Amino acid sequence: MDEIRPTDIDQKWQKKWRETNLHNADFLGTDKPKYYNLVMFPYPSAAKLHIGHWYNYGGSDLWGRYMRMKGFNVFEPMGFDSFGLPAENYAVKTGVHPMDSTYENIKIMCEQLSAVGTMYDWDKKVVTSDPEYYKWTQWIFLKFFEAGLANRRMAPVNWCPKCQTCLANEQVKEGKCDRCSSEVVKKDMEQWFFNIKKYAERLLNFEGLDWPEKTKMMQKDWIGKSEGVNFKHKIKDLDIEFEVFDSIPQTFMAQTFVIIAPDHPLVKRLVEGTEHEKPVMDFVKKIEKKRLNKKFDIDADMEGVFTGRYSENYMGTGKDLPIWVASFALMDYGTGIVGCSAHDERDFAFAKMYNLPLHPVLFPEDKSHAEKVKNLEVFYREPDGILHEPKEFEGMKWHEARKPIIDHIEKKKFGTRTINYKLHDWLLSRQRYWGAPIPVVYCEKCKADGSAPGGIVAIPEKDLPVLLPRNVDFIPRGKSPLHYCDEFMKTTCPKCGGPAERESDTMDTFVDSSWYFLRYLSPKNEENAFDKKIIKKWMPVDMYIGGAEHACMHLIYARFFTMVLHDLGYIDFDEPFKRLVHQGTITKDSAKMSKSKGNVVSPDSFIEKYGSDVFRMYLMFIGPFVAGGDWSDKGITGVARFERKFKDIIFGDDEVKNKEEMLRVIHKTIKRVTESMEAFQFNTAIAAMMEFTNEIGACGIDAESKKTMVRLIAPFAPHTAEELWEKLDQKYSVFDVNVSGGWPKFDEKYLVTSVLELPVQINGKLRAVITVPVDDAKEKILECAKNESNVKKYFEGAQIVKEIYVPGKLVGFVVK
RNA sequence: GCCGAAGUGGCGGAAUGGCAGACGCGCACGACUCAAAAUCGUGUACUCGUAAGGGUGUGAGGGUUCAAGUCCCUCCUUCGGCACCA
Repeated sequence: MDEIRPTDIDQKWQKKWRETNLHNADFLGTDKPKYYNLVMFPYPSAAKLHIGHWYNYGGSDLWGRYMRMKGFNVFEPMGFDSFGLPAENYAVKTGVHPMDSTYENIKIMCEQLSAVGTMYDWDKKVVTSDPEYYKWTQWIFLKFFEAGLANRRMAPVNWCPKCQTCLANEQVKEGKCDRCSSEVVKKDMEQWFFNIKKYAERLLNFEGLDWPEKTKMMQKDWIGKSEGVNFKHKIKDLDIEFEVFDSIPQTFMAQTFVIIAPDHPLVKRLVEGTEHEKPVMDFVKKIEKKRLNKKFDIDADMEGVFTGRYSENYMGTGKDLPIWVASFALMDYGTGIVGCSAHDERDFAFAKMYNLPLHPVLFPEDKSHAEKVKNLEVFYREPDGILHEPKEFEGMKWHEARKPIIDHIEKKKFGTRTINYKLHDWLLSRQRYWGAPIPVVYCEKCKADGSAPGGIVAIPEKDLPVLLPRNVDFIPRGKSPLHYCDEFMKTTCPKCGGPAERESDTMDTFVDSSWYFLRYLSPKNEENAFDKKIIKKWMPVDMYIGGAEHACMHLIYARFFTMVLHDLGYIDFDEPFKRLVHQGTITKDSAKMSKSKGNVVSPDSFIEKYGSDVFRMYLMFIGPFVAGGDWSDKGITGVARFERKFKDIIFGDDEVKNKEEMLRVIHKTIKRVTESMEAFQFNTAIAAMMEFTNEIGACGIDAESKKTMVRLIAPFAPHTAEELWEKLDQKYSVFDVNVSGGWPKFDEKYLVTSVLELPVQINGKLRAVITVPVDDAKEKILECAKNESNVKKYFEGAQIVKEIYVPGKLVGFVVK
């Protein structure tokens, strides 16, 4: 007999699905409720799909198929996040143009993806590097620009002086250039930002989102909201005022010195022309270099230098506070200047280090402990500490004093209530070729006559897209390849018609991926970025599956874009992803798979041997989808056996030996699989079907139940299910709910048995199991339990204190 | 350092406060076979016992409860995130 290869079955059905357009979503023409089942799209790599891809896409597809079987109109798209640095690096190395390598990779990847057997609607594919796509990325940029949410300002970049080029953070290795190993420096350049900080508060609201708590927590931490006070200071002998942020303003009277970030623009003005200029500016340079190394150790790297300046008459106390430059002060948090006190651990350590004054105002109740705090022997800050200053709040506890003290500070006009966020504005400029060009030009004439601030003139919508030129040189010779491409750079100003120069920066690829879920819904629309009518019906995304590594960047940016598009009136919802699930990781021998470790498991041989279904199912069986699990070459045989047994049952005779028992097994299985699915526990759903194969032999199965079981296994093993469905002489397709009836329903009435097995516990310990008729009364059951010989003996010489009966669950006695 | 999650057989893992170890791998024995593989059957936490039955057991230690893997407190370990955020 000729062996039928599993991959033949896979291909047969993949082909049929494609030919019959089974998975093409009908956006507007059906009454079925919609379900937008989204999985994070990949970067098109030349490498083969690995186990992680199969796990991610297989799990997402399993869910989509389940929802489809439940009667939803499921839309499951796939596309490519195809701009990015790797293709450009590859071009530098090999000379192969990103436009060629990227699309070649996409082609290969599409073929591989179809082997997974997912129900992607390939008609709706989006590729972010297609001009038809990035035209609208540019359009969105313009809308942000018009709304004042995109602007240009100076910001430091990593600069390699030898290569004369900007480096991405990943290209800086321990402060050195990845390519030539020369020291990287920070250099200020004009760059584009999205003002995401304006949305910080809204991004903290997760109301109505079914997201993992952990992800929400991570986003909260990332946004880093902190409430406090901005205190006013004035520099002695200079006509300069500044503010310092303090999130614990209760102890403001303890402030004895001020530190300023090395990269703060004020530093230079403080020391200009004084004896401190040289030591301070040398220090600033030293810290800048150190920070490039990124590994800042608070203990090892805490240092500072005195500026020679003072903050005058602090809060009217008559005291002047010395101003220092300190390595640990950050320019991009708060005001970049800090008021330091004895009640901040780092300030305390810094003061000790440089013998700066400290003045504690918060003390513990314990006398001897308080004495130590007073003598500066120990650092102290506890919520129940007692304040000694200011005198209006003497004796109050630290945590109780917060609000009244802030009121006091505002009344006295010492400072104002302020909120700070760790979240930075989104720097979207990339000095790179392989990205969407930022659609603006710089016009000297418009700058000079004041008609365009900064000379920035936006490209009109009708002239989009600003096409990425093909004819560029990838040999590194300084700036990004676009700089040297005259046909791109030299243009005319859309405003005045005079000569203008294009922006040569491209956009961060996170911009591309911040709205792709909208484009999937009308990928070929030439008039608009998205079709309002379809968007209204289909958004938000019902289920979004993807890696936890995107918890902060991508998932915050996509929410931000959605909020802005909502505020600009383009869409009527402001959260893109209603439900979010992160898949776990598949490990090998409990270690992450990586090329360097050499422990990568290649799917190929397993798919060849067992087919897509068994491979997919085994991955889902390893553990809960959100947890991942450990791959075992042998473990897959268990699922292969199950698949074979399942097929044998369906191919076998329709012979029922015990109908009641058969119905009980079938309905129990439907119930358990359904409940597992609803709990997103694919592993236990498969286990329930395995139990079915173990149990059904004893009672036999009829034709109707076979159909039920094929529908049940369909989301897990789609090719096998189609094959079996056909073998049962059913019409194509098992996934067409109108044909197959969709997801089976269970009926509790078949689950009821006539007798019940009840455990009997004495003092919480299991002593016997009794079998009783299911509708027996409590008294009768307790009586029956008491008469059990192994129970009886525990009553001898003892007294029954309590009798417990949990209906249907257990009988218990407490004896003394 | 801070925040979060998780610790269950030889292994992956199951268990709305109610029979711990479902399901699978592996292993042992048996059937089939000249033999092996495949397949099928039986068993499989540790421990005492021929057995019936008993004792111990979900990272460690306490607690709540008739009953705790599950709830509460302390600690340990592992993993993930943030890491000078004033």
